Amino acid sequence: MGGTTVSVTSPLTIGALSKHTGCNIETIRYYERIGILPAPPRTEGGHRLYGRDHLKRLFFIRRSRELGFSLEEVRGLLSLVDGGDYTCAEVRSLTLKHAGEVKRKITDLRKMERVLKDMASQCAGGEIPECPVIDALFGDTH
Amino acid sequence: MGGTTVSVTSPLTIGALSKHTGCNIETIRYYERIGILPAPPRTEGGHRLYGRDHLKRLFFIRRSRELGFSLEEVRGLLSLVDGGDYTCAEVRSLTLKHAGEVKRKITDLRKMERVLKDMASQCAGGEIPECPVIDALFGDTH
DNA sequence: ATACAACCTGTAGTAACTACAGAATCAAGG
DNA sequence: CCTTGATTCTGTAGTTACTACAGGTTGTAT
Repeated sequence: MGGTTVSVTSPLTIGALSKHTGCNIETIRYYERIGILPAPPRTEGGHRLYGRDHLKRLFFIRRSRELGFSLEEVRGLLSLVDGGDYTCAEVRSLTLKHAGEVKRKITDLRKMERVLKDMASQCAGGEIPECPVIDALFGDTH
Repeated sequence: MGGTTVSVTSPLTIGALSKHTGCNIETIRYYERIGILPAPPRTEGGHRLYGRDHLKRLFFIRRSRELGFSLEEVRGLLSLVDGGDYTCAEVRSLTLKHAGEVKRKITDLRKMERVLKDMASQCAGGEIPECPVIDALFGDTH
């Protein structure tokens, strides 16, 4: 599950890229179509050939999506990295805004992790836990 | 931005629920339609009236969605809580599976947080950072 | 009584995939 | 070389999770 091969020797076919990233083939082509993953070079016959940069970028996109960022947010993060035409102040404010959001997500995930673990350990004793879980998690007192 | 009112005195109209949770009205009705949020009682005229339990549940659903869980996953988590017809072993394995995923997400978010903060602080000095960010974040060495 | 906001039930549109269909290409074995 | 089966190609249509009307009804504040 993930990161099996130690080092990837370019170039990768779309199928290989799919296996390495866990992102399915049609999604990869979709990302190209909407311009979030650059179009790679092709073989004579028209098959796509990806390099290490594509691999990294796709990893980043997938992870970000799994963490609840929208494609537009991912696009924003990537354009920071790509050195879009931002002023320093803009970069700073954008990164801080995202960092704040990330921090909030971490906090929420920690709460969720704790409750899940408690549930599992209560359950380990053979009892089905009677859990006021949602209260503990995200009651309006939060 | 969240948690403004100290304590909510039931019942809430759909508009009030929307404001409290940040979830928009059509989404709330959508959740009812797909059966993830129970149908509330109504006024004579047919307007929905929500209680504290709905508020908590909706909070939970929204947070989970923002953290990248699918509605089906949320449904699964909720049915654990609702005391669906699970055996103890099933509850344990499901919660542990989710806990593992949560842990992974936290790890990834921490990486992202660190890089974003580094970027912002580099930038504070007046320089636009030259960042090999993706490498640091999710290079295939991960 | 009369506005006028908030709510109702539809239906249709958007974002982010996902799954074909039917044709072309590539890689391995004979 | 030639075949054969897996992989990829383009294009279109379906799915999930919302989001945005349209046109009508209800709630409430003067």
